[in-house]
Amino acid sequence: MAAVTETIETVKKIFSAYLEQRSLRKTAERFSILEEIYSRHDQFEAEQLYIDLMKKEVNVSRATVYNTLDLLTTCELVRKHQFGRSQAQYEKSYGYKQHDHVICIECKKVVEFCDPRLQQIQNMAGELLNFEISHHTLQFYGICSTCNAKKKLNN
Amino acid sequence: MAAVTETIETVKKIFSAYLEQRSLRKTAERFSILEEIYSRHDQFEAEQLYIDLMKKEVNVSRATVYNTLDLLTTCELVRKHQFGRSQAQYEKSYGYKQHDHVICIECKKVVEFCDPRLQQIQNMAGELLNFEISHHTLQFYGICSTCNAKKKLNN
DNA sequence: CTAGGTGCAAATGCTTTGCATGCCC
DNA sequence: GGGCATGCAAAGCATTTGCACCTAG
Repeated sequence: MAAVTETIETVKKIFSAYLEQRSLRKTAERFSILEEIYSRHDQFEAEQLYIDLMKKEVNVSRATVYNTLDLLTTCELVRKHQFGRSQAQYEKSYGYKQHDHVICIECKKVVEFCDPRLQQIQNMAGELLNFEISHHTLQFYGICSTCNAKKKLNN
Repeated sequence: MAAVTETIETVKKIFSAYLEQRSLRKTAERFSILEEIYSRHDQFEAEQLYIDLMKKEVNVSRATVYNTLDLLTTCELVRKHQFGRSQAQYEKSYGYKQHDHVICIECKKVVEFCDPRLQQIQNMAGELLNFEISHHTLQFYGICSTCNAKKKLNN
């Protein structure tokens, strides 16, 4: 618990410094949203975040949620993913190691994994193509064991 | 030129077999769309495809374009990418080696590259997490040399 | 013949925007 | 106190859907 509180304090400071540096305002809304995100443990959608803030009687508008998510993405406290066609998925990123996703095309379940070799590929691609690469997203798509078992039953 | 014609004939056969197998109809519209896609050399958006078909006086509706793109994606003659937030990007995939993308976050330019090590990572992730992985998408984001040069000039 | 496909336009749903009000610096 | 931020509702925009008509099998 102490560790979580500590993390929240740290990210608030980071966000605060970022806002200052860009001469943006430190509004209560922005910090409420940041707090809500870092008290979560899952990936989430903008709309769900908005609903949960409403439930907690934190009054912010959808517009502010989207605006703040953008800011947080820019200062790398939040990562944004566009997996399927519909809503974007967000997740906190501070103190959370870089990882990638394996997604089940049947049940849409998302599992995280990590492979250090990707870093090498990233460095090489950057050098080769003369890009200053800052980040990547990698998704593997397939069928999870549960759905695979169900499929075999149906045949 | 002969090679291109040949490719078009081949993919038509593949699509035809796919439709047959799933008891779907072989309509003129579906083949017109397939033909247009394989006569292109670039990545494209659904809307652009629709506009270009209109220009060539191939009368199909947007609905049919989207429907057919879905079919072609399912039978793996087309790959669909969701890079940014907005429109999905499509590209033909037959006879076109698996590759990934490096995207400039400034000018949005997309460059292709390929690294065989990714296949190994894919295999490993699948084994580790008990997924039957069918495909992946990997994007690197960064700043291209052109934009980087511009940036330095402005400072 | 008939179920699936098409075209059209309207609907959907996520996200953004315009504008009046509020409040941080 | 000046201007950026917010809230609200309306607009945008890519994509999907409903429905009447059409056509491949």
